[in-house]
Amino acid sequence: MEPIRPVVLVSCGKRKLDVPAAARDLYVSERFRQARKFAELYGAEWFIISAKYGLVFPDQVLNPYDLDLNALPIRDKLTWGDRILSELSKNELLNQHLVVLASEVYSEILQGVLAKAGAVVTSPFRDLPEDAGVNILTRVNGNPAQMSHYKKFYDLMLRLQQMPGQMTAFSELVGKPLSKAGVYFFFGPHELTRFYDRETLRVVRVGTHGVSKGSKSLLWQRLRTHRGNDDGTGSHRSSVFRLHVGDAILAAQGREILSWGVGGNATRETRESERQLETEVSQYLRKLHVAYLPVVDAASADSDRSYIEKNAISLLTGGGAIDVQGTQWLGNFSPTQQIKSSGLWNVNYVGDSYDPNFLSIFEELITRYEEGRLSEKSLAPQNWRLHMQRGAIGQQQLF
DNA sequence: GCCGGAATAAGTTCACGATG
DNA sequence: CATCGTGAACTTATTCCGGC
Repeated sequence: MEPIRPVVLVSCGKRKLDVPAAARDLYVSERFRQARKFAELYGAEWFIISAKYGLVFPDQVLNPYDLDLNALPIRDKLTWGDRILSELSKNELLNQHLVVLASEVYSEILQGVLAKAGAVVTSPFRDLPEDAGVNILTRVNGNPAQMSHYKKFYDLMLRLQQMPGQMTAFSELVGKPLSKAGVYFFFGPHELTRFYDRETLRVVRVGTHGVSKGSKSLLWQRLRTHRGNDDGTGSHRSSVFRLHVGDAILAAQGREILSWGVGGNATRETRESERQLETEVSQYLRKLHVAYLPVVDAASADSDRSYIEKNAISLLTGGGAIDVQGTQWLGNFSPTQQIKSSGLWNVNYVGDSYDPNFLSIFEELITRYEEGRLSEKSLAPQNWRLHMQRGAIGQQQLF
């Protein structure tokens, strides 16, 4: 099923042709051209929002002009917002999903009036440096296939999240209702998808367990090591997730703990000196929300758990990765390059290529979960591990 | 340059003792 | 007995590095 296409609103640009032209051609900045390409690729229809002419159809011929919304007094900006609103309303666009590709001033004013009108708005560039937008668009425009896989992935994720016991705060998660084995997904805090149809929490970590032959480890055991102890402490030496979060907290605050992450074990005194940070790590983690996909095939390196984990990470981070973390995201401070550039608290499989067919297996596993018929038979292609490419693409850095 | 073993990195698994 | 806390082993892939 093809996701519903949004209506895209692109803000005008300063640089223009010096002759009258169709609005789609009048603006010549790279930002505008990439936004136009995005709108034509992914939008149902699109419009230009001009400081001077308001809502403009792409083929409407305009004379060159020089008017920047930024330069106007606040009263005029608000008037402009109301004008766009009434024009959107006149064209019956307010009940559509609107994607706003605009610089800060434009999108702030629009957000304000549109929210009041109850419209569904996505602003992919919210909470990003001003110049990041064009890079993101270039990347996303270069990969229409990945965009559709990304949307499919989050469609399925929403289905998974509907199931009872899903998306609880990590602090509230208890062992009982969990399946014995599966793939887990962490979300938040305050991290949202940028290009999905709805305002959906963004995946920030994918992990699993039971990926070596004969393993008897349980999903809950694995999650518990990440969550830490009941007294608020924990052990980052047993949980790479905790290790990374701790590293980022240290870096963000310019602190240093020389023993952090060093060695597979530590003396009582060392652990005591790390206690404060472990507590902070737990506080951070407990605010995250968790979804898990039950996958109960036999433990092995090429189990379906590993297949789903690898391909989910690679889809979200490889090549023309679609999503981008906000500037407030703690992982931006991570000393680990893969985390900083991918927006995921993951290192393995980051930036690799993925097998789009994994989405149908992901879907089948969700269907089985919904229908209460988990199977111990693996669904992933035989020898998928042998065929997978590693490190093929690598995500470009945006900021 | 390139082969192969050692070291390292990333992540998971597990054994064992305490606790309740 | 189930859960919790801890320390360490294990698995897999990658990087390093000396010898040819």
